[in-house]
Amino acid sequence: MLQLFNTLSRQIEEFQPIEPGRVRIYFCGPTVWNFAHIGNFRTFVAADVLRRYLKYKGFAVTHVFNLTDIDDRIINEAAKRKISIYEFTAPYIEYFWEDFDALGNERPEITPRATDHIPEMIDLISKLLNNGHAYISDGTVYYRIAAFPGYGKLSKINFSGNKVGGSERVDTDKYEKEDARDFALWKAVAEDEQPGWDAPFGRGRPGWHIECSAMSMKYLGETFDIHGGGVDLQFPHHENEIAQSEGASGKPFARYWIHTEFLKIDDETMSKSKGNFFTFRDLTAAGYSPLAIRYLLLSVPYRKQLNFTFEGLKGAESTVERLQNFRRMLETERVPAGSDPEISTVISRALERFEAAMDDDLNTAVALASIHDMVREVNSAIASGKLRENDLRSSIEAIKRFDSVFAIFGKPEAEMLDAEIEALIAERQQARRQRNFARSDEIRDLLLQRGIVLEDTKDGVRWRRK
RNA sequence: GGCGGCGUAGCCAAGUGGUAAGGCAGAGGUCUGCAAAACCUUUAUUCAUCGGUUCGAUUCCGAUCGCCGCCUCCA
Repeated sequence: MLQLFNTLSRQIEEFQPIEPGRVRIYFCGPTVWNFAHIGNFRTFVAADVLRRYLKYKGFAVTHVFNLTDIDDRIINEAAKRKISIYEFTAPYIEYFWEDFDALGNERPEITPRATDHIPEMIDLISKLLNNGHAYISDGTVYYRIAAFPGYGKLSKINFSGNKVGGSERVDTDKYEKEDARDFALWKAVAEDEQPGWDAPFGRGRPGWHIECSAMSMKYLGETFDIHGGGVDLQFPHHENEIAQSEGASGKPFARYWIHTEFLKIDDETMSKSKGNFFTFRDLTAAGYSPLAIRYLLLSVPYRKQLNFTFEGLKGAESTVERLQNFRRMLETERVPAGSDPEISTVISRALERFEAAMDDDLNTAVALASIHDMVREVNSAIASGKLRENDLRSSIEAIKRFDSVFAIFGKPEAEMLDAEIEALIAERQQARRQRNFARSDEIRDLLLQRGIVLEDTKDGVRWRRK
């Protein structure tokens, strides 16, 4: 049984979707203005593993992943260039999806953009105005936190008494808010300013939080199963989403919250000023493989901070290579018919441990350990000649199951060797038979330069792309 | 100042009131013409420090030190 940490009750609970057989998920996606840093991708990869594991468990999944394309910087940049928000953000969205795909993530079912949901946001704000959860001040619509007693239940932030903020709070008077905690649902925009949308309560543009409430409600209903994002979104964004959605519907919003911790780099905060700020593309440009990056991001459970080091990334590179070697070896190895009872046990135990770990609030670290244990034991069985055909087949099956969740074993080598490479390998075999090792090593080096790694085995030559 | 999280071998880390998973790196070995891949052996008497509770603590409690996040705008 899948158990998830319930942020609201602060305990691990058995997970059951509202609608039997289907899980409805909402994850906050990126602001499509600049390249997301590698810490953000940890959240997206964690979301991917969650949805994959739910499918592994037999659930259907409806996963909404929004693209935020309304913020001050985007609006200002687009206006400066005299182009629409759509035009301005299009290339960033394209780059984002390239990275998203390269990391082995499945595309979520629904990937809405804020700019396509202005009417839904206006409806929601109207509802909040009508039922007293919002008010208009100087053309701007604010959420009335005083009318929502549950405010703070997610982040456990206690506003009573304490002065909010480490430094002096910005001049709250100028906003003419009833309460310093109140936040904007709709920001007034003057006629001559760009861009704005007309609404019954005046021309303006939406505040940040309202898009997620409107879009989740549209696609997933007033109450849905799991809502996620980076921890940095817990307050105020997710807290405000709850206030907006529950204020409007009177029903519980999301039942489970998944907040992924971010990365530390060499035990430090990732920041541009420290020079340790990395995007996915920074890492691939430095030669690291997307698969290794994915592995590294998954190697620590989502609720723990992950200390990112280049030594760790290199280690992930080796690990992923080992897993790929294993899968390729299973596909090419020839073993006698039959099965070995010990190996059958090893495989079924690995699958059990894998599921038990994932069921425990998605403990990916332990789940990976179960895979490593199986890989080692099966390798060992091959080395000692104990592996049989049925074991081989069930090993491949097990790997498929693991990889349907993790996607770290890589894609099978689809391409065939071209004739020239075939000829070189044949020539090398000939040279080896004649004990002309100078020539055979020469050919091996030549192929290595072309990205082909040769491995001599007792059954002949095995090759792989580097 | 308030709230929350963390501190386990060279690195990334899991974990539990009963004596330390897994991966990477290192060392030695097997196999190989040599490699590669793989396998075997080995690498923390110890889990930041100091106290306390307990028959027993890395695991619970307290204190101390260190690190990270949120508490303001924007998203």
